[in-house]
Amino acid sequence: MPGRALPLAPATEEACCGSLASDEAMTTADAEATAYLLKAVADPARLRLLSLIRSSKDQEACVCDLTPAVGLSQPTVSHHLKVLTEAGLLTRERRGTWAWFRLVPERLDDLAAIFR
Amino acid sequence: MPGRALPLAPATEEACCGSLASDEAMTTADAEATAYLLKAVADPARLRLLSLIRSSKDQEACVCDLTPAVGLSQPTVSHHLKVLTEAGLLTRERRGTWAWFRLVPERLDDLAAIFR
DNA sequence: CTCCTTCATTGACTATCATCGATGCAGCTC
DNA sequence: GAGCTGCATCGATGATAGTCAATGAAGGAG
Repeated sequence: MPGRALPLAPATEEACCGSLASDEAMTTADAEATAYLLKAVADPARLRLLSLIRSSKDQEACVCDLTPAVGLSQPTVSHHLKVLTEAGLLTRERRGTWAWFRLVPERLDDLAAIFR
Repeated sequence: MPGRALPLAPATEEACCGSLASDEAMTTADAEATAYLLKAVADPARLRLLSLIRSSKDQEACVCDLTPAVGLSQPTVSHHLKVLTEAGLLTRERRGTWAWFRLVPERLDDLAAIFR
């Protein structure tokens, strides 16, 4: 409808602005929650960690496996795993000396569902 | 397999490390490209912009519509729209005085496909 | 041409984040 | 107990990113 009426148009037809069905859109809270989840995976190192765990035997891996595979220092890998775990994408289990990480498929489904 | 054998175990059974099928995992280049796309949408303001455009009439909107809807300054909105456009998620078309933005459905499909 | 409107760009500031070295803690072996 | 290994936490640093005010560029009206 724009391209013809002017910003001065008083009544009948609108120019451009105002044609937004903002009620159907995302709320601010929804956007922040979704962005929090997306930020967790919007990093090359964390994507590789998820991929490595997914392609591992029994779908699980420990830090001693992952650290050399991603080529980062052990504290950095531990940090990334913490971010992923806090986002609900991984579970952490101490088994003896090692910490094992597994994927949470339901949370990955949440990610896939964001963009339908 | 861990929890029983030791790091010293020489032959038959492995302790922990080394059970990674790293060949099936994501490459570094893939991870960076995917992270670039995800970073574009890992922001509350940009998620709201996408949502607003999607729920708009004819699936398109101009900055003058979006700016008051997201509650940010006009330069900030323009910046976010540029990021989304450079990521291939939006197209920009100048029509007279206004700039109209539309979604790129194929690119949204790419996002959904990341997590299967 | 002049004024106004819409949008993009610039520059600056702040906050957040990825990374690493050093350190601390827990579990295992001897 | 002492010593070692795997992992988490801390502190610091350099880079990146979100935000805005100010400015500039492009199009339309009169």
